[in-house]
Amino acid sequence: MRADRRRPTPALRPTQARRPRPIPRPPRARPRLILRRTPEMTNDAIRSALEAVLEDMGAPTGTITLEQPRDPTHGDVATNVALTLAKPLSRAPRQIAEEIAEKFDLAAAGVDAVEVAGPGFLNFRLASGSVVSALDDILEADTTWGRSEGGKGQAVMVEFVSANPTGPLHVGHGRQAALGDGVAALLDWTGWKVHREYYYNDAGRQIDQLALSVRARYRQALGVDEAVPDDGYRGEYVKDVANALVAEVADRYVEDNSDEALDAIRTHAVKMLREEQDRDLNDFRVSFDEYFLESSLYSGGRVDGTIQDLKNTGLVYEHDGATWLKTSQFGDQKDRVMVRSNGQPTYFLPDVAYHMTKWERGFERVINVQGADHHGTVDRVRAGLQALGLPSGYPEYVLHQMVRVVQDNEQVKFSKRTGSGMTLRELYEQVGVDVARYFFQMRKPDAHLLFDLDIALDQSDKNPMYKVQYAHARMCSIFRKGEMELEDVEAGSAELSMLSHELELELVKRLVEFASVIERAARGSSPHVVCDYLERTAGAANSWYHAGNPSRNPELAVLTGDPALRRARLALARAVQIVLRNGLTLLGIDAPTRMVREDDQEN
RNA sequence: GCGCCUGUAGCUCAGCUGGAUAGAGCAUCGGCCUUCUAAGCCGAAUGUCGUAGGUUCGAGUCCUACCAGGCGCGCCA
Repeated sequence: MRADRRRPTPALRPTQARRPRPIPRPPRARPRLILRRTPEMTNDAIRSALEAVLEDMGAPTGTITLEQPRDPTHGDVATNVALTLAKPLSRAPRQIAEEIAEKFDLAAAGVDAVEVAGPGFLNFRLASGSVVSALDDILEADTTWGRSEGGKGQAVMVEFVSANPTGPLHVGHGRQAALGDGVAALLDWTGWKVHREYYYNDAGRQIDQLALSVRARYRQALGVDEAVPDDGYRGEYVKDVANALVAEVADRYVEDNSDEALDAIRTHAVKMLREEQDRDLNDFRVSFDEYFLESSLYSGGRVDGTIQDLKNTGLVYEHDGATWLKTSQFGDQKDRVMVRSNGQPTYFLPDVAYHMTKWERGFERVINVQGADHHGTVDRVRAGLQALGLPSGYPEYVLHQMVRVVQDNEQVKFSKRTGSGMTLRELYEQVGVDVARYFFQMRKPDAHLLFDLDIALDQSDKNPMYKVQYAHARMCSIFRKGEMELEDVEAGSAELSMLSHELELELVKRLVEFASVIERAARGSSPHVVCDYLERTAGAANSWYHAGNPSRNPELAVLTGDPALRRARLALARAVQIVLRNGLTLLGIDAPTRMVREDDQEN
């Protein structure tokens, strides 16, 4: 059955291209009538063969799980059914496994061998060529390899960053920007229709503090002695905003303490700082489909409408002059105030109003990416939404821990511009956007992130981001060396079963896993899973590449003498390149075809 | 005091739905090397999975208690 994939040795045909083509290729594969064998199909075949045996033995068939063993000596596919059946059949697991192995139909499952191992595992070794044939699928899929359709095109909103426009973005926002963008990309790659949203809190008390701080600096700039409020903003950037205001309006507001004047200052400050944030994010390759302004909730009447709606639920009461909502009925630790005794709504209210708009805009699934310091608001917001009839788990949250930037074993805290922590821009202008994005995504959100500048600045393979980029560039360099283009290697152009070296087979197995890795990462909103995969795959690719170094094992080189073997290895190199590139693309990182070190440029 | 997160090799961290002998990178040690251009390659050593119980064929993974660290517990945002 494997034989039908073989193609006759191609007849040589004249080189036809403008470019030299050192490697004669077979004619483009005929329309492929042969069903391609995906890993899922292989598993299905094994599964149904197992079900047949279990039925024969009178055992339940519902619980078969197949997995890929870590240890390659445990075969290509393994199952623990015999272990799980020990109890229902009240027999020793190994004995059950022996019987299954004996009755198993190897040919029907496309398996070369099955053996019993350990406490009763069944290990299957796939027919040779079955694994390696997946390379054609990778070449065929190219930029879409790794994509899947589980999301069925449904709409999902990812809200992230949502920083107050009161100052420059810092490294914590950077983690959130990269993480949120990664989560959004994972959803996109698994078939969701993703909407990226940024919520600007442009209406709160903090904005008032900003306006007062800017006004003080503005007056100072014009020689008037006015102190910045105690709880105001003190970073250097406030002076920049004030100086820009001087340039724009000269001394118009020096003695004007009216609300109108303060409004104008506030508007000026918010506009300028928002523009700076947008610039910082844009240069960090993060962009949004929609910017939602908190102020629009008030001006559009949504906040008042939400109070009314909540009152209509009968879950609202007055106490000590304030208006409360019985959020404790929905799992919150205590009831919350919606409207203070002074008539001002608390932050809780616009928050609920905002999330109602998400639902009403058609997003039945929403993921909020936030710093873990906000976890206290999760139950509260959900409770408010439940009171209005939304489902209990709405919205979902990805909460991430803080970032520490470390250099020479010491924490970097200083930023001239903000007077406190390092800004996002300061970070990525130092280490590069690719490294910053990778480092922010390579740890699971739950864990504190230690951003080690020494490693980030290292441009060797010690830096995981460069390790992946180097592996990608190495694959590309093979093609340059062979005077070919990447596109010259097409699906069906090689006799893939010639790939038989352990390093090659290990690599192929990894490449095949790619889509399931992305699905798992998407399921857990965990871009770090992709980083981990890319790093390991790059490691395997680098080992393979280095093994073929002419000074070591020239017979393992991709550009080896045997044309057929060379074609097969080029297909593998191309497939590696595709997977690494797609993975980096998902993470929002470049996949250069060649690497230039800064040191090289200096020379 | 209550709630959430974290605790895995010297360091930074993976560990999928509970599976086989707990894995990477850095650092350390040993040996190669100048390339299918890439400060490189190959190999070795390293563990009380915070502690103590429990669940079961099987626990780093699930449950309970405790210890340590971070964060949150306003009519602040």
